[in-house]
Amino acid sequence: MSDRRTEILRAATRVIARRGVRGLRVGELAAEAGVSTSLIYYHFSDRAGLLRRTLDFISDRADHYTAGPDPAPRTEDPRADLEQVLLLELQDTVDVRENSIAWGELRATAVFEPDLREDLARTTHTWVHDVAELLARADPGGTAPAHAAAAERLTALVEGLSVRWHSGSLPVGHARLLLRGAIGAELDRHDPPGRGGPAAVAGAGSGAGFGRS
Amino acid sequence: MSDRRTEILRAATRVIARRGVRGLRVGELAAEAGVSTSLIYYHFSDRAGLLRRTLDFISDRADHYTAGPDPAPRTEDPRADLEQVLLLELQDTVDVRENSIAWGELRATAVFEPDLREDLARTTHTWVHDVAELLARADPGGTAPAHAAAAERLTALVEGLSVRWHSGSLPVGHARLLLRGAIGAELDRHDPPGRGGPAAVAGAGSGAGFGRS
DNA sequence: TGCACCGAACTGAAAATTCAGTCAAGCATT
DNA sequence: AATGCTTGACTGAATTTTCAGTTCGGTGCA
Repeated sequence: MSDRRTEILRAATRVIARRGVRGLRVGELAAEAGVSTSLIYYHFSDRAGLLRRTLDFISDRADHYTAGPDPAPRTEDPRADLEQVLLLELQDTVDVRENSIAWGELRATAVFEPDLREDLARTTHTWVHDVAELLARADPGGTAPAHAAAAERLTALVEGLSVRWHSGSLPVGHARLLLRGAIGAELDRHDPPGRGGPAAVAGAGSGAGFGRS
Repeated sequence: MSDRRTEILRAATRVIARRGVRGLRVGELAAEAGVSTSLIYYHFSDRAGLLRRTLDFISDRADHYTAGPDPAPRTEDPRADLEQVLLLELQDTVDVRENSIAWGELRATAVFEPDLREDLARTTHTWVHDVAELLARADPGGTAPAHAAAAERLTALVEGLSVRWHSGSLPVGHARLLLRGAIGAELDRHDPPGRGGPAAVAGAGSGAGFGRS
């Protein structure tokens, strides 16, 4: 909790959100954490190790982030719950922004560092899974694979909107509006015969499968 | 054309796609371009300047990428055109992958470097605009703002799916499937009674006000 | 006594950046 | 048509900067 070590990890997340993974200087991190440089090497093997732990930390935190201490929101209005959970990521508060930027950095970094991919894929998968469950509750008529696909789309969309937001291509408010619209498109869709609806998508399976190399 | 300078920019794009903006070493770039390190400083002020030019270059290239030499595909099947254009970005060929990764890096970098944002936003905007036009052709019944919103969603989704693909959370094939599904959801949506079609999503204010948050 | 920690000086290597100078093409002279 | 002058593209070899990582004497404290 008030562990010095995890305080460093927290500080690292903050620095990454401010400067990016590439921009993290262990000196600056030490200052941010209010700690000596040596302590960082005392607790972590080296910068790479620190980074790895930090990204794990971010990933872990993202897990408990949507889930929270309570198992699930589960009010009487499942659609509202769904919107709640997804829109959570598009809020202009320090905490959310910091978390969201750090998560984006994790993604971006993983493109060039295969070591990170496994954790990332796992966390992504549980997120998708959670959203799929909420979708199932909001749309009991649909099939499980259809929900899985929709969940993958919605979560990927959230990520896409987030980066646009943070890179200044899209105001948060507009992003939220768009996301609502997407939820609407997913839930209110009807499929004309012969088109690639949920059934067509189902063949791919539900997994956010781990990529091939 | 066979300008040495633009050859450096091309090489820089390749290196960025391989190592990331963060991982670009001007020495490695020089080797990749087959020139001396010094030439890079002859043509560009410094590493930052080089990066700036390169990212502009990537941005420019992305413009002409979807648009191509022809004004538009315009076959007799507008929906197929739309799918064509969007799925273009999710192909596992060297060129597309390189371009796509570089574009992702541009986005990710812009989060921490405000200088890049303007160009990025402009390019994004023209892309969205192009897609909106295709949507209008595929769905003549809808309103312009609705098409704009759908275009923003679809393009943001493409970006989201791309990073997942490149970061190993999602195989390309599955990404393509999901994207097709999203196009379906956007085009085949029907709105709850009392609402006036996709137009409801577009307006400012509460927009797609399904449910409250 | 041993653990967690400070802090500041220091090392080493990798990268960025500079610099003095070569090379070739043009171009005006005489 | 030989001469000298200029200029832009280019290089290789320094030089400088930037950091990660180390070391070590020292502090508080359980």
